[in-house]
Amino acid sequence: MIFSRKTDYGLRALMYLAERRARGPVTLSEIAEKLMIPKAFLSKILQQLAKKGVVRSLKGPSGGFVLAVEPSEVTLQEILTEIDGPTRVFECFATESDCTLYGDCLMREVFSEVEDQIGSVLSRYTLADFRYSEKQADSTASKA
Amino acid sequence: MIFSRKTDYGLRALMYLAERRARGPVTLSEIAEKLMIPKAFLSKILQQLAKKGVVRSLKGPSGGFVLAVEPSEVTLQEILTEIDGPTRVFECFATESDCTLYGDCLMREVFSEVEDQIGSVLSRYTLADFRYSEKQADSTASKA
DNA sequence: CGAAAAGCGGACCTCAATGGTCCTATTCAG
DNA sequence: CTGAATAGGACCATTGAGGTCCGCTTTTCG
Repeated sequence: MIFSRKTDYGLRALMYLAERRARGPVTLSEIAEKLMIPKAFLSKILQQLAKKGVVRSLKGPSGGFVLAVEPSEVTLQEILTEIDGPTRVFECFATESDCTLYGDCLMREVFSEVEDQIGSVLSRYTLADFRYSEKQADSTASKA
Repeated sequence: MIFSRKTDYGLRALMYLAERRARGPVTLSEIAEKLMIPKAFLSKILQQLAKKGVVRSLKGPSGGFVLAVEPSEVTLQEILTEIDGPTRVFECFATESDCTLYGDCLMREVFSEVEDQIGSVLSRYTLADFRYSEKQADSTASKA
């Protein structure tokens, strides 16, 4: 699996924040509840994203999290990298710089090609392409 | 990490077998030793590949493993799939068939696009593209 | 036939990463 | 000051990868 549950959570949280960016900070509790993500865990993820500057966090009463970037300006590629680190496709298990087993090892070439392809797909999408919308019949969220 | 050490081992073993296909079965011990792979572990991998028909195994004295396919006819894609199972990029952590959180979830689309791209790169290479060749000065392998 | 040389395959072990919890500190509005 | 909020460090549990062990079966050869 390339992308972890953490990534899923983080991405969903960002979608949620993107949707209500205009309305000031959203509390951790609200996000966690709405998206059914363990609160303490989500907290870690958002802290991480805050350090990277993707969200901004406000302490104190009426605090919470706000998206710090334009949804259309942050790509999936960037988000995923910020949450999970760079997508490593293959770790050469021989010695990194010079493997003794193969004369000329095509592996690295192939796998970097794979990485490029992944990157190019993920770079074509931005957060703006993924809109959070509730499906439930009740309108707890009361869309604008 | 998409591809495991197991994949690496398996691929290397296949390269090795491809190189000496003409010379009858190669024992597990020889492969393990030459490629510096834990013997018991390699055994599992080759057993698995034998079940899939990629190699053939012969029991008894003068037994061993032989490549059962034409190197140029088996793609990296096939090999990797046979060793590690299909490359799953993303597991949707909402309910599989219909996720309640997103109105229309682009995720699946994006990630299947990613999977397709990976597959298309890996399908362009066959085992024949990856030749095993010893780098050591001694010529134990004595190329044909 | 029987011993030795091979692979077969199930049970088991170990370790690190993932996913997750908890508690205390800090910050800030009212 | 107090309560509502995030920050962040320590900690815990489960899982899967990587790997080992050992007894069993098959096969060759003397």
